[in-house]
Amino acid sequence: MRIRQSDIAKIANVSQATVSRVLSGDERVEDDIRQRVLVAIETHNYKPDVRARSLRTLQTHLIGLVVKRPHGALQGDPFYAQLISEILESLASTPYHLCVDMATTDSGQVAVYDELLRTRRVDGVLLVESEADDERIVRLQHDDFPFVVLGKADPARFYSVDNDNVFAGSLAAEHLVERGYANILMLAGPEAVTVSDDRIAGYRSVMASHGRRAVVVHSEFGYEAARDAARGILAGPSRPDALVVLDDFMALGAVQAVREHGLRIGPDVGIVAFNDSVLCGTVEGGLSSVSLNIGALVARAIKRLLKVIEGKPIESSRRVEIACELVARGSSRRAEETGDR
Amino acid sequence: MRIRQSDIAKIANVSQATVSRVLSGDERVEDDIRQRVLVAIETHNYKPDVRARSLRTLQTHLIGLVVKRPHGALQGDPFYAQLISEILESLASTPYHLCVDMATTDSGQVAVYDELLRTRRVDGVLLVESEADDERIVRLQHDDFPFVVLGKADPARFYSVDNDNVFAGSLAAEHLVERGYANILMLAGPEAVTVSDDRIAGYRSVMASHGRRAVVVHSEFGYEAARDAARGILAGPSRPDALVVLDDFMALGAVQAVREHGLRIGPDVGIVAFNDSVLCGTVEGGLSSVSLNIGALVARAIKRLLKVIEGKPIESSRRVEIACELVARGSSRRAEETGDR
DNA sequence: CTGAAAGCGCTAACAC
DNA sequence: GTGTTAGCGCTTTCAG
Repeated sequence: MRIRQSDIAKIANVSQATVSRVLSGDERVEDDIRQRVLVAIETHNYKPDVRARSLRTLQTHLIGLVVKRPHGALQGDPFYAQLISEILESLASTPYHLCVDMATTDSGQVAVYDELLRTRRVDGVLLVESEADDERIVRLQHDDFPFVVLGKADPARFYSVDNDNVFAGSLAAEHLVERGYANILMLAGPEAVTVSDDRIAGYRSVMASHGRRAVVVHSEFGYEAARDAARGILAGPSRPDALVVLDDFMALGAVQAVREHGLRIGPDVGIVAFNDSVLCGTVEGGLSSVSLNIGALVARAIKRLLKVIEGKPIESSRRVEIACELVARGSSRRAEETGDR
Repeated sequence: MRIRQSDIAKIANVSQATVSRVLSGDERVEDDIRQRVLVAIETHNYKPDVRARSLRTLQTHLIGLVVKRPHGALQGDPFYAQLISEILESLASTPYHLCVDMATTDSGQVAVYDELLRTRRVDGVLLVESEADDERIVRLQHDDFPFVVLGKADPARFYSVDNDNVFAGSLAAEHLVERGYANILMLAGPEAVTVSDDRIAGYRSVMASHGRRAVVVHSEFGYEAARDAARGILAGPSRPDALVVLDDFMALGAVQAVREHGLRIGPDVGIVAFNDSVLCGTVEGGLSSVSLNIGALVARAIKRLLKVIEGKPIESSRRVEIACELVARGSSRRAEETGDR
């Protein structure tokens, strides 16, 4: 379009091939010629056309991320913002760029994948929130397209980076038990969502090991749904004195409901959530949360994906687990004393 | 790579050109031949290679967004999440995709633009938070690359979509005056940030017209910086009874500081912020906020950008203004009565 | 060490 | 209407 490699070649009085060699850092180019070419490139601010290049090299240096949430749900949930932020950060030191697409429906999602992958628009994709039997995975696998799952996936067949969410759930529950809460309820996500189910399992096992009764309430994702669910829980007959909430954003809803009931967060109702996002700091006294180390998670996933794309050997097993840890704040403090901050 | 147009042509027993015609919806192809081709495409799940296509058509169907914020600042700020979400939504009905890149430094940003544009990776870009003398604009202008500014820009020279932030500032201030607050302070962003300065101007003009004293405190962006600044303000000699805060996220910090001082949001200290993000619902009683109609803003900007890219004529003037409106909630209610919710 | 030439997969101008 | 052909701008053999 603008200035091409052949123009540079003409200017530097060399062949186009030589310009290409200089660009690719080929050793066997005489120094003075290299200099001539470099100068021409510099003065004309020439950059190779990635389209033409990728047609040859079969690489677009673009990786895809498809956001599933329906219609605008990306907005409030800090998870995706953090995810994208971390991906960009990981990608910054590489020649890769991020292509984000949204699919509101399940079928739309498959369509987006087709458009993204079969058209060779991207070199690989990062799958998020994938369910085990996900149709997308079948497709990707069938085309043997490079992908890495961020979340749970068959450890024998797919590359994935994940947390141990059962353990995460148990961390949260155990913490509340230790802090002396007696009646611990779990406010979970919709049924049959893997992350939610795993954390429920962790919660249940802790309850069982302490001879406590486990109570799980399901709610849709999001602030308002969680707030409404929490209202119902607090208005119910056997009001719990502590909640394990599926994520920080939902926990804000629970916090709101607790306050509406004239109860104090911490002393009256303990709360532990997950993700350890910036929202945790916005709750008075702080919201205790299980950190999933999303930064490390994403960094690892990107690293793997690039390896898969570039056909490099992958060390270790297909599934990689990132450790999670509890970050205790005021929301799980029963005593009135001012604590650490 | 996988299956090509020529393969389909062979299978359907036609020339490659015919396949291309069918794909592009060319009318003058016999129905039976079209059917044969369509079947072949369908059964082999053929999709044209966008790289080769874009090499010919000079279109990548990719639009770029470069996020400026330094290192991980994307995370907590709902603005970018909302922005990206809205962009994806606007793009969903078009053949365009979004390519997001991050630049932590100013020089890095220019480099990212070079990589994005001169390499023809994207068809156009959306500029956010641009300062008037931005080096990026000069570059883009010089290469006459398609771009639309989301924010303030020289209305005579560049396409832009913006709010009237002076007006937005005055809306917030006027509202607090009407609600009966006496001592209204503005907690603004860093100095020399256009959005902040404009809102300050609006605030000042309202204060002046009511014969009030205007007091502006600058703070860095983000929850914690705002909280700390608010702490200082509240601990100071002449404690204000109302705050205009630059954005919702910063307002959360102010809310926290107010509560730490044992004061009530609304009755004791009124707060109005900007953006009307989901965070507003997470404050007890609700956070009053000036909505910038980011959805409309982005939709309009994308529409323009696509027009510029496709060389279509732009109706109206280069600068388009999106109306903003105040959304009143509990944080600016002095009376104790339960209000609308 | 450098140049000439082939071709990545597609579109579009030009023939028939 | 359909086929043939010439590139889009680049990388990469293959000669020399």
